[in-house]
Amino acid sequence: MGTSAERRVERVAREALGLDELRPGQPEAMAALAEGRDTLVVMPTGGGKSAVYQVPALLLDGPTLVVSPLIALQRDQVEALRERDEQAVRLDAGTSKGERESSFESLRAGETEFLFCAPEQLARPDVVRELAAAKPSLLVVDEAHCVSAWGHDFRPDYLRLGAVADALGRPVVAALTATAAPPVRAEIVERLRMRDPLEVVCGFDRPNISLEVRGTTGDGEDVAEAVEALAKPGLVYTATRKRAAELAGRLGERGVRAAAYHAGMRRADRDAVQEAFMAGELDVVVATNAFGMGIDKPDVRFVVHAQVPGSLDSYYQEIGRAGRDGEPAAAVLFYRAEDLGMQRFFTGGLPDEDALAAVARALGEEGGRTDRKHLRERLGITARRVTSLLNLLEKAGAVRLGTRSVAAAEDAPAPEEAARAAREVAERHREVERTRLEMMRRYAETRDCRRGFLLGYFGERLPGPCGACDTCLAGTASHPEPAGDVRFPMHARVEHVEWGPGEVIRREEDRLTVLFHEGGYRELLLSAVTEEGLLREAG
DNA sequence: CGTGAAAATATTAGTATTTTCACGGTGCTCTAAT
Repeated sequence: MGTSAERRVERVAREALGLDELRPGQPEAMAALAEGRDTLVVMPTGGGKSAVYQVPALLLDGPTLVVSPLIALQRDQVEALRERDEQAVRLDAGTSKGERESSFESLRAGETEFLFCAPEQLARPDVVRELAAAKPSLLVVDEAHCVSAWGHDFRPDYLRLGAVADALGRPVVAALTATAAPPVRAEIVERLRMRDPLEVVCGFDRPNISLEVRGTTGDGEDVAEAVEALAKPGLVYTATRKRAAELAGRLGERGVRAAAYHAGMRRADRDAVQEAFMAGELDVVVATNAFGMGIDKPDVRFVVHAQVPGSLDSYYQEIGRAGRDGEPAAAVLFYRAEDLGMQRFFTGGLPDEDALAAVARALGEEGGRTDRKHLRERLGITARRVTSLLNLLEKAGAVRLGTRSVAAAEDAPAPEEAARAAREVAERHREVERTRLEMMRRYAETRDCRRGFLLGYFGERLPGPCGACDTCLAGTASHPEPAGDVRFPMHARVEHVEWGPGEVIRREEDRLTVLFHEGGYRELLLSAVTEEGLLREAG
């Protein structure tokens, strides 16, 4: 079965990695990469994402560069490769000059196949130069949803990876992630400048995870009581560090072996908590979203959210850490409308138009070409702020950015005009973020099948109510797709007078949810849509 | 946007209400002192 390329990757998987049987999606993705096609892979953790790039890496002539967000994840992967006698090295801020040089040398000589680093390393021109000289054949972006989730404000070097790929001479690009809704996938492809990419999306459904939403008073007592009663081990997510510490304490008082985990703790303490949890010495970790990436503990029996997260993307990512062994597990969300307020805060404020104009003006005064460091010093603002302002100006078409270089766009508008356009970009972005939060609210408040809702969000369809969520059990879940009306069915491509093109991702009796490419997720009443002629089916 | 602590004001003597204000998440990196 399969194409000849698929048979070839299957053979390499068997001989080099000892994999007798490939999982759904793997052969297809491996074959595409081995044949030089950019590929985006969305596959659950534990579904064999590492093998997806390791097999083509061995088939393609030239080293493989793996971009991974956390040093801890890089270490794990390097270790796993070395156990199989593959040559793998890592690069971070702590790597000595001598080590760096010998790594680059062995990479150029073809003695090392894999190099791991964080995107920040690739913002260094010297690193990019050395790597380009080694002529990498494959660029892997692991946890690729970080491009969209972190690139805009938190770790802006994620947005520069497309430029890095160009500077490296355009190796084949593999983007891997466990969770990405359609707009996130589109952004990954755009930002990494992937060319005609193949998208391999494996099923999102995790039927062994039951779904439930409960109301909460917000004082934490109800959460503690519920957690005490659940089968262990499990995870509890909170929106703040303070609440994580408080809830861990409360659970301790009830005799539950629990500990807090958040980024404000000392490194050693964080590591100790994670190790104790992995070793089964802790029953519950109460954490902020700092906990989880790279955690692959098969027997997690529940993931409780004491407060709503900011999007269904985050939510699904987090509950996906439950029940990896396939045994029953529970996802319980404690919901209170007030908690959405903090998430709205996290979606961020709008940039100062004066600051945007100042950046644009400074660039002009530098002769339309400079670098980030220069701008930062000239304007006396932090590196992060410069980057965030530049990113907006770039999206507004006023500047062009390399990894370090900054250039005015060819027909760049006047600074004030550029600033206004950039602010509009930020406003649109924030608006879309808010529609994502709105989807989180609607998930929590729906009376229909929650699994159907979740899968619809990720662009998939569940044929009927799942029977394993609270609304199904309570009997309020209806089939979200009425049979009779054929207008605007699930997945129909549509066009709205204001929001432009989009796709129907949810179809109810009297309303539609459409994901617009530019406007985010919107709920539309069918009656209004038809009477006013706001929406039409497109191609 | 919502919360909770602290300060200011109000009511009537040690406490009750209103107003103000700071704070809230994710990591790599680089630097300096040990």
